This record gives sequence, C-alpha cells and structure tokens, in this order.
Amino acid sequence: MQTSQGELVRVGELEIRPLEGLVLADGRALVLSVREFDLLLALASHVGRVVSREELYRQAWGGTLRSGDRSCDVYVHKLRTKLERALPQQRFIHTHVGFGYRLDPAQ
Amino acid sequence: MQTSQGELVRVGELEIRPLEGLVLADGRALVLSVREFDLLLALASHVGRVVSREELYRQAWGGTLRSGDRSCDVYVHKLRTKLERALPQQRFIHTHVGFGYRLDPAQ
DNA sequence: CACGTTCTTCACCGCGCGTTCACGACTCGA
DNA sequence: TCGAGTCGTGAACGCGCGGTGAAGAACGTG
Repeated sequence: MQTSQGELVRVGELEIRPLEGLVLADGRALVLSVREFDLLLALASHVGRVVSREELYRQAWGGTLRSGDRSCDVYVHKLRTKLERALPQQRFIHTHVGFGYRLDPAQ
Repeated sequence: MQTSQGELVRVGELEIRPLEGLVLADGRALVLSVREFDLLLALASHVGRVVSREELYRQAWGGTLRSGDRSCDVYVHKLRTKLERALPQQRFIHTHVGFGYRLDPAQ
C-alpha cells in the first residue's frame, strides 16, 4: 500500500510534503536532493515495515535494480546523515540485513 | 500444514510478517537474521506441535539434514535468546528430547 | 560554454552471518 | 555405575553484506 500522490506524511518529528518536495524536521526545513527525497518518500510509504532494495529502487529510481548496484545503499547513507544531523537523538532508518530497510521513528 | 505464502502470523505476543522478514514482539521490531527468521517461520507453521529437526531443516534451510549437523540447535538457541530478551516473561520454544522443538506461547 | 550540484560508481573495510567444533550437563539403559 | 546419545552453549573462522569516503560522470542553470 502506498501513500496517495500529494498527501502530507508524518513520521515522528518528520513532516513530508510531497507536493512541495519539502521535508520539515521538527519544524525546520531539510535540504534534500531529488533522489534523497524520493527515497525518503519510498521509505515513508511503508512506515514501520521492512522494504527491500528492489522495491525502494522501483519507487525512487524507477525500473529494476541491477545486481551490484549500490546506489540505494549510498543514498540511505546520505539520508541518514542529513536526518541524523537534523534530529540527533533519533534513528529513523533501520537496516535489516538480508531483507532491506525500515523507516521507523521508534527504535 | 504450512502457512500460505505471505500471511501474517500471530503467536502470542509475536507478530510475524513473512513478506517483510519482520517480527514484532509486543509491537516492537525484532532484528533477526535470515536463518533465524526462516526457522521461526518454520516453527510458527506448526504452532503448538512438535516439529522434528529434519522438518525444520527442510523448511528453513532447504534440502535434508545431514547427520551430525547442529545448525538447527544453534539457531534455536539464537532465536531463544532474542525472543527471551524481547519478552522475558515468556518461553516460546520448548525442547522435546528425541523428537524436536515446539513453538508455543503458553507453557 | 563554464561552473556548481547531483548522481553513479568504485574501492576499502569492518562487522554480521552462517557453519562448525568443542566441552559440559543431562538422560537413559545396560 | 558406566557409557552412549542428546542437547545447551560459547567460541573460532571464513565470507559476503552493508557502511563509508572519494573520484569521476552527468546534469542543470545561467
């Protein structure tokens, strides 16, 4: 199940506005690139659930993930860095080795 | 009888989501490796009944259990440890000496 | 075209994962 | 009481997955 087009999404202290391409962390605006934003949106459309790299790639990049492509991991890292700098005390993106990633404001 | 493909499985306070590789213990996400997850799934597909090592190995590893292979026991131990840490008051995996293991939220 | 930004790819490395071994506790039958 | 079989448990080890920094390609904007 995906979030419908432009709806506002809340995940913990994060507020994602798909229509504007804007993310607010505790009220303060985050500067994200297009890819970073799409990836966050893909993760946010399955909050609390584990999403495979294939699915994330499909949603954020479009097309199918080629074997050996690490783009997904690299951008998870970039996203993590920015989220962590905005909200140091929280961990949002959790790794599930062998499965994928899970966006969850609660540990 | 096995659980069909992706159905959500509930065992006591455990919620197993086969499609995601995710287990919730009382709502909180558990971090399990692929093997641990598959083993739990194998046990959960026969809740309340004793499952032989051969059957567990067939379901979680694939192929037949070679004599002397202790992988199954080792992973039962790993699973127990994680379940016990998540839900200290309960015992889920019960040993039936000479027969196998039984997953049961009730003693 | 020039320049800054974004994206992809690469390489390195630490750590988690799965397998296997070793030892000890326990049970049961001879 | 002894030996064989079963199971719990910690640890060693090789390997692949994922974290991470950086270089270079591609993009977009003026």
